[in-house]
Amino acid sequence: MTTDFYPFAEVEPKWQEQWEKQKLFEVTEDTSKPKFYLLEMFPYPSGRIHMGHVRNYSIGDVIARYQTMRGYNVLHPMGWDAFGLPAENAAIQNHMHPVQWTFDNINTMRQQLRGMGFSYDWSREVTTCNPDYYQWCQWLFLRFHERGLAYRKESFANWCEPCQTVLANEQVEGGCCWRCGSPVVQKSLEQWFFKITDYAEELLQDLDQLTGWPERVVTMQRNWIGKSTGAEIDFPLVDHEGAIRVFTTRPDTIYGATYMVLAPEHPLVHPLSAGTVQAQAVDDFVRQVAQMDKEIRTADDVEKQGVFTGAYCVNPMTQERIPIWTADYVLLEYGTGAVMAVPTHDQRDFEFARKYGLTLRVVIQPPGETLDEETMTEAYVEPGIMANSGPFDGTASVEGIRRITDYMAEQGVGQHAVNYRLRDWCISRQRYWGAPIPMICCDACGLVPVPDEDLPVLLPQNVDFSQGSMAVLRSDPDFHSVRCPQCASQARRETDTMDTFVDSSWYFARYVDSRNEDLPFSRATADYWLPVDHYVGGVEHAVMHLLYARFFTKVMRDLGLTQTDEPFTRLLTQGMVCMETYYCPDHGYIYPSEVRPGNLCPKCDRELIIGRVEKMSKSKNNVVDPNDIIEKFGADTMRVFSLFAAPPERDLEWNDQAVEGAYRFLNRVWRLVHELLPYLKENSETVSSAQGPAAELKRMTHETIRRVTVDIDERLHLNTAISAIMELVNHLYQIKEEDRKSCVADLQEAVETLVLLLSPFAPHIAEEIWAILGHTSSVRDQPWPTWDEQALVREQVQIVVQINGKLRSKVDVPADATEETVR
RNA sequence: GGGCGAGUGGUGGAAUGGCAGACACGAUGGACUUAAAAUCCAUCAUCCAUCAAUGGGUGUGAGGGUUCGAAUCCCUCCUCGCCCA
Repeated sequence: MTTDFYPFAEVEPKWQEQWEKQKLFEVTEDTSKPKFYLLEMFPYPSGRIHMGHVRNYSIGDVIARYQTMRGYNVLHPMGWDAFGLPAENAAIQNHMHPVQWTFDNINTMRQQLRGMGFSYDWSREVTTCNPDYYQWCQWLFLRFHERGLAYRKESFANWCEPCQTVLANEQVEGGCCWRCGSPVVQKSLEQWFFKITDYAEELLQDLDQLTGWPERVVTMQRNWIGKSTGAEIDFPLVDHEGAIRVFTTRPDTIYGATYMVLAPEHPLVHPLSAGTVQAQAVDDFVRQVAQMDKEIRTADDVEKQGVFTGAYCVNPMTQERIPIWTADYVLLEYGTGAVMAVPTHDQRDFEFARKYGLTLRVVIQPPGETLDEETMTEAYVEPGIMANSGPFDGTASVEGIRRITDYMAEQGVGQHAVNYRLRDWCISRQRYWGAPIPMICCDACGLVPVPDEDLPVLLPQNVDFSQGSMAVLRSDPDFHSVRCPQCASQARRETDTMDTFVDSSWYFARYVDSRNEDLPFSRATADYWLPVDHYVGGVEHAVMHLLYARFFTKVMRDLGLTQTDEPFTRLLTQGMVCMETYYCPDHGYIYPSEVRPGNLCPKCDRELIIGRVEKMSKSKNNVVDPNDIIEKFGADTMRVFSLFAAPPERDLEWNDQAVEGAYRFLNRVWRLVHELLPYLKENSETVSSAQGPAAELKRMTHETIRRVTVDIDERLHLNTAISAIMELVNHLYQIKEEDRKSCVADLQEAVETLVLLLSPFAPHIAEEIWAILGHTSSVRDQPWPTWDEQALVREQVQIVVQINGKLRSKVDVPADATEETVR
């Protein structure tokens, strides 16, 4: 075997086979050891592993291997988020069954992950499209249904036309589909929902427990849940039965509520306008708004539009008759879908009122100022003193919120209320490749749950995609035609499938007992392993997956399945893998390595537009396939580069040359060990020397242990952990050949420490060197080295003396000198 | 519009109140080689002085403040990114 280059092509597969043969990464509940559950977000089997996966899983593997060496019983599983649209689209395009497409991809990607040397317990592998997994999604659905947490209702839903399905609110980004980017429209449909709003308060409160989460993710969830306190107030209708209920955070401004606005989707819009001269105008307006993007409708800088419905209601405090309008800037999802408009103290109401000539009345005066409806140019939204408000005149508006609500409660027209922005989670998908919702619709009995003993409701395998995938389940009589479980009459099976985010909301719990055939998982295994101690994944899941998983955890706790309140104790959100982009107006995005000198297009010689450094993506043509790197430099190089180039939370900029640098570093380690081997082999009873190069080496070794340990354990700065190891290697190279003999004991310690510290980052080369050093057990079974504080102490410490910001002198003092002596 | 984060050499980044630029990439020069690759050595923030060793000034987006001392803490502003409206 060559000693010049690390022969990764032989070494890496050899150790991967060894580890697998010894079942090194398989774990069981072992109460003699503290447990550590490390999890990375499982991948969607899209075809091949990409750089984002490599980075995500390299970070996780360092932590898993480190914690193992620290003596923890580490659970580190892997699986597949295998239901989803791309499988169906591939099926339609390539006439390939989604099952085959998905499992082909899983097999490819599993091989790729093995080739990276990740320490997964594959015996616990979870594949969400397997009936042995999705039957438990169905089982959980039934438990949700029993508790009233799963219900069906007709409502306006976010509809994505290209994807031919509805989307949950969390899955709409900037008015567009999170997956395909097309604009989302509103469509009224019968849908299944999970009642996540029942847990809104707890989901909000428990954010305070998540001290191991990045602050910004917590903030995003807090914003998403969007709690606001205020009042619910009823405005009685004129010439109609009933009242319009509004939610407002500013009941103190109610005397200024001069008109009412309903969302165009509000159920009262049509009944109120019917028969009035406004009926036609309202119909046209509602139809027009249905095509509009919600983001645009509510944006600050867009002119608001609306029409009068022709109806009136009564302001319960002023007893005034006020007109009811419908306008695009009010959304059905927020509050009650109706707004009491106070144009003087709400900017959007102000603009709307000015545009349509509606009444304004100032009811809050700023301290020391008097506003006039005629001359004011914008709404006054700050607190102030109440005016034109009957008995409340002169009250501070902040105080008025409470007093006026108390008063309305006495009068029975309003009450204190809390509103959440969070809406119930729409989980129906009109697609084939997902877990069927286990419900049956019977004309006699209504909606009937599938009995537990009939689970799983299997997805039919022999299906025809020629009509597109929408129709697959609905047009399959074998699937949808069933007997009612209650009355045995002919009934229809639900043909919607579940949102794939349902599958990923509890997979971390299935790993603890993934072969259980009687339950999703046993209570005992869950109590041992849960919660996940450290979760690693992309920040793009900050409100979708991470919120749903928290919700499921709380419901599973209430079902008695677990005892944990929160699923993930510590969360690391890693940055994206990015690369430069080049764009030619005629030929689109050009792959960076094809760009000709002078930034010219390889096809037409035009000068290219140099884009930003952006996330690797096929559409930007700036993707590097990890396999190419592994073939050329090996998995260890791939791992070290992806960890060294940037700290985990930050975006990583791809750089081919820096990859070679990582490869060079591993070869330097390899050569170093071979060069020092003769000295290490002759090591017998030499004792550590107290001075000179040996002492310096010992100090350096222990300093490195300290730095690497702190960097992994506390700061998660894996890049600086690697640079500390590099410094130790550089130091070892600098020890003169004639000094080596006198350092033998410390050399031995330094080299072995080096290998142990390197092993979580580059496990294959570490394992090989460990064997070369004469050890027979895996480097991963060694205890993580600990540092000796004594060894860190320098004999001399340099004190810098600064006077008036200038460096005046440097003094060397003994390290044990007291502060007094130094002075 | 609001909230959060970021801004440091040619590049990725380090330093979170104590000698700014660790570590790496890249570049330049040198050693080795018939040659190249690989490897090794040296130099590289910037300006000024010096034959030179070296010495001195400036420098962390801009401006101000706190401090013996600020990339780091505070205030104002600019740019970029993300989230929410």
